[in-house]
Amino acid sequence: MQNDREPVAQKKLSFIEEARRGQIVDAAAATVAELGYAQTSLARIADRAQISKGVITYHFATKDEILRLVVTQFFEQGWEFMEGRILTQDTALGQLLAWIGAELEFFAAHRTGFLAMSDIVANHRGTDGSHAFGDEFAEEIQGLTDILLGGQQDGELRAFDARSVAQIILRTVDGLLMSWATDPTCDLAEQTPVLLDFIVHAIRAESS
Amino acid sequence: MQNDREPVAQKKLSFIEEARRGQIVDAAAATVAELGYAQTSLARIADRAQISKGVITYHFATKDEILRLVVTQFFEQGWEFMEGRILTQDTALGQLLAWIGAELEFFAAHRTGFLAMSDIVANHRGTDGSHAFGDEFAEEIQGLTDILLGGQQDGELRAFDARSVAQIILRTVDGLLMSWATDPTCDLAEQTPVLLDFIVHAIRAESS
Amino acid sequence: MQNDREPVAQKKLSFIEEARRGQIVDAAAATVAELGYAQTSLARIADRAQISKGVITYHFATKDEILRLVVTQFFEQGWEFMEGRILTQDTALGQLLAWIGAELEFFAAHRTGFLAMSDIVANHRGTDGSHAFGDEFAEEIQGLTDILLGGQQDGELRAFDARSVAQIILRTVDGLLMSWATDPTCDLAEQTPVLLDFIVHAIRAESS
Amino acid sequence: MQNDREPVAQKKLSFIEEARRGQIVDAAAATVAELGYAQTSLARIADRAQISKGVITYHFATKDEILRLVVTQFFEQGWEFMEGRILTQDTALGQLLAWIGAELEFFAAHRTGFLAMSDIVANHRGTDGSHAFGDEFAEEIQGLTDILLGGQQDGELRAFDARSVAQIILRTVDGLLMSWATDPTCDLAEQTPVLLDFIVHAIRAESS
DNA sequence: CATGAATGAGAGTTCATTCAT
DNA sequence: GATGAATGAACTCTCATTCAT
Repeated sequence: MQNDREPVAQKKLSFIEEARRGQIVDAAAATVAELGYAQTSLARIADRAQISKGVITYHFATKDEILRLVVTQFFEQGWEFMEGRILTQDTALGQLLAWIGAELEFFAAHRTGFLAMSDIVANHRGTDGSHAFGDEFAEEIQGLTDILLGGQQDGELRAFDARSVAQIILRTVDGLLMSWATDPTCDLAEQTPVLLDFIVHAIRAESS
Repeated sequence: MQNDREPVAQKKLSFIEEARRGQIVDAAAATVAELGYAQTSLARIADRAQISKGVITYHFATKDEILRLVVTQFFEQGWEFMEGRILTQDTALGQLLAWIGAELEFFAAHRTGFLAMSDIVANHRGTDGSHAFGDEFAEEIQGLTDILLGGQQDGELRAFDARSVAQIILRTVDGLLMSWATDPTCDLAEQTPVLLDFIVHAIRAESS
Repeated sequence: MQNDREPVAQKKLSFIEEARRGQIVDAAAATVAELGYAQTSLARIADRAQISKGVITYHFATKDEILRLVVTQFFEQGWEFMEGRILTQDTALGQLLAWIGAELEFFAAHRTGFLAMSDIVANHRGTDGSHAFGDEFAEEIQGLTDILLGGQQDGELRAFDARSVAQIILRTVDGLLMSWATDPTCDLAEQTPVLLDFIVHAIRAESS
Repeated sequence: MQNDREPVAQKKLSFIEEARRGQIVDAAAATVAELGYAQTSLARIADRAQISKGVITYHFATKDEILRLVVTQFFEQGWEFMEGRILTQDTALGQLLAWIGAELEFFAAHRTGFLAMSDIVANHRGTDGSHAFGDEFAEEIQGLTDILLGGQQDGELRAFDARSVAQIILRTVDGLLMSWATDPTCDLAEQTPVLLDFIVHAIRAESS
């Protein structure tokens, strides 16, 4: 009856178009994860997707567009998952641990995406040579900093430079994930509580 | 007539040969640091060293050999510097802080080398696609683990999985250096005590 | 049921078919005029016509067919316009000036078509590499030659090789149009009398 | 004795380097002349020169550089030849006829170069879509304009807009060469005096 | 009628490596 | 020791054309 009932598609991409784009983005992520950024060519992506090279350039204007999508889609999915977890907590420490736990859980469940995202963020550059994803983590750092500041005001956390500590914490999480993704002997389930314990001791108020 | 019959040193490389190799390795490091691993070609290394591309392939069999030297030479120099500092300390905490302090100091003094080393370690792969420098940090982790274990036996440090914590600590140091090397607004002198304070709170025995 | 049994006109193309073909040919002409022959692709023609690339290949078998139509349609329209003007004159000099005047007037009123036609004629080639429009001007040259020969017989024009001079005159007209179409500082209204004066002095009988 | 006797080479290109560059530029000119600008690829140039495609990109940075050299070298050689001829004449009409005669003679002796130069000038564009050789003829027009102005002051030539007529004359010459180069039935030796006669009648003072 | 999808050839260019001098 | 020269593979991207729907 209502002809405008479903305004879903924001850019009028057909179903098959979306499917192909998804397939190509996935193949790109898998290629980067396995072979590395520098070895990821359109030809290898096409090989992995078992399509011709021309299909890729038909659906995407440039290689850059594909790699950006690998990163941004992964970030969006990850943050959507994490946000829900974090908001269930009331205390700063609770939110922090929920944050880290959710991040570890999500990335652990998407090893390929994590490896690809990390590699692209670290290596992708614009034509001028500048890093293409310089500010991608800025938002994350700010969010964590706010949580830490709240915990300090509540007396839950001891005194420290919140922004710097937020960066340190994010690095430890990222580093652990990298070890796990790279080193097959690394047991994430075993390492996670060690990391959480490490962080809790580092930041909570001494009297508690 | 006679002087080229004499046995040439124990190393088979002449002085000029060594000088050239050093010049090329330095130029390679500078190129990787500035332009990134994927943009580092022999042509660009030659440009920076102001030599012809042929000189490079005369002194090195492959590009791989050059990049490996950038990494291993930097590691050797760095460890030599750090080892001296660490051995002056008696306590575990003292050795740990000396370790981190020395690492930060050395890398801060060799920004180009650090950036190049990091980029190559993260990106360089064998022809089979596997990481070329997978075990480069294993030795470091073991050394730090030993220090932590000692500290726990002495009661100086609280109970935790030493190996995992060693890895975490090394990651925070590496992450801080990366931030400093990449982000011009990052003040290393300001961040260092924050990091040390963070680590100390995380690991020392509670009663102390 | 019945109306599609009737024989469809003498031309096998429906109204909508013709409209589409005209739209595409116009878009092709505009594209060639603006971007040049070598930069004219089916994709860019489709862009300009705001249709999908598939529409073009549905209505035309090949790109060649479109470009040929740009040229031949423009020639036909131009000659139709010029012929009427020329036939109103009685003297050779009158017909010549009417010819040139009409050509300048028509092409000046169809700058895009002129540019496209010129570019395609100059560049379009068959698969063997030979010019596709070699003989397109032959008819024109013959017509002008006949006029000049008439003028010589009437004593209106001096002695010269009529065919060669016809070619020379046509080249000057074409050249002037090219200057005007290419160079925004070229004022056609100002240049036209200069050219006509030049030609008249070059060919009329000396005693006149 | 004098070590700086021959300051010939302005850009220290070796003999073999110059030879290769010349060979490639010649092959490029021949390819453009035969197949046309749009069909001229590095692969076809390499084919004609019987070298690998890589040789071309070793000696030239871009295709653009090669095509520019085809044009500028041809212009330089041509003007060098023509200048000598023109300067032997004293009168304006003499210089004009020497100019045209020399131009026809030189280009007639270098048919391939002429075709290539014309095609490249007409078609080559910068990345912004603008013609790459817009001002290449400006110098020529100015030189001829000066000669015509001199002739008018001496009373040798009648009154007309010198600059416009200079353009017209150059167009007739270029047009004749194009006809000759394109049409195998065109006899340049036969057409040249017709053109010169045409021009002389068009511009000389009536009383003469 | 119309089009989105796909394709393979070919474009210019960069590259690590080999080789003769 | 050193280097200019050459090579062929691989790169991203554009293209005219074909085809199923």
